[in-house]
Amino acid sequence: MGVTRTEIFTEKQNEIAKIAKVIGHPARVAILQYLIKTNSCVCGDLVDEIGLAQPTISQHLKELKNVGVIKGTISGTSVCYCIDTENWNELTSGLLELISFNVADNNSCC
Amino acid sequence: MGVTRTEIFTEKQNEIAKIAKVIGHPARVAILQYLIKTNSCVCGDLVDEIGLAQPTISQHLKELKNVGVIKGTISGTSVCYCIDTENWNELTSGLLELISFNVADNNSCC
DNA sequence: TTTATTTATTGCAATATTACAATTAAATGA
DNA sequence: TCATTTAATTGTAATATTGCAATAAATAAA
Repeated sequence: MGVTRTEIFTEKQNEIAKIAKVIGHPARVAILQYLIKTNSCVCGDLVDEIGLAQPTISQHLKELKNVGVIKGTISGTSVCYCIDTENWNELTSGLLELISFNVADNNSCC
Repeated sequence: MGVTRTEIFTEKQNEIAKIAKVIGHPARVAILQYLIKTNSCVCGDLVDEIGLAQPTISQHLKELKNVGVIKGTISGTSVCYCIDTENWNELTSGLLELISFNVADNNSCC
């Protein structure tokens, strides 16, 4: 008990939940926004940009990387992170479909 | 420690995270999909539809209601739930904007 | 080699989430 | 009124998440 019962849901439902979950923390939203805004790779300045300790940022980056939404390449002593544009569309498509449904088509009867 | 430091993020970042977080569980994805699919109000059959116990479903419904994404009206001994179409667009706009950014505009340098 | 620099990992404490049994609450029908 | 139905609440156990100090690892520069 206490653990999400993924086995009773469809693969698609689990995938949507997975991407939504990783976006479901303001630090990770901030990281994604920053990576998109700078439109290029960012190394350690995420720690300065966001006001969290370096290990905490590192942990959030790891989660984003595990889902596949960002990637990082080592460049000297620093690591260069950026949006994984190859995966982005496929990862977000299910969530996009869910939230962009046309509310006008819905007769909310209550 | 252990608690999300919402105060260091912008209101928008917290809002995006909040809606993403509530979608970040397959049971709540399933509930939303079912409410959208049936295109009308749903009462207690969510417990049958999804394979979780009644208190668990009730708890997930409460979280969705707290965020404002669904609403419920009492109808006899049962409760009629549906998507809150008035709130939907505003609640999801930030998340929609974030995930629908054009990857072609991004020069992922790593 | 030694010293910075930068990031990852480990370990831990505090808190949050998930799930369900048991119970309560509220409304309907007999 | 009393039983039935349906959903919410309470309490609890298991697990996950968040955050950071301390440390380790890896590379670059002196």
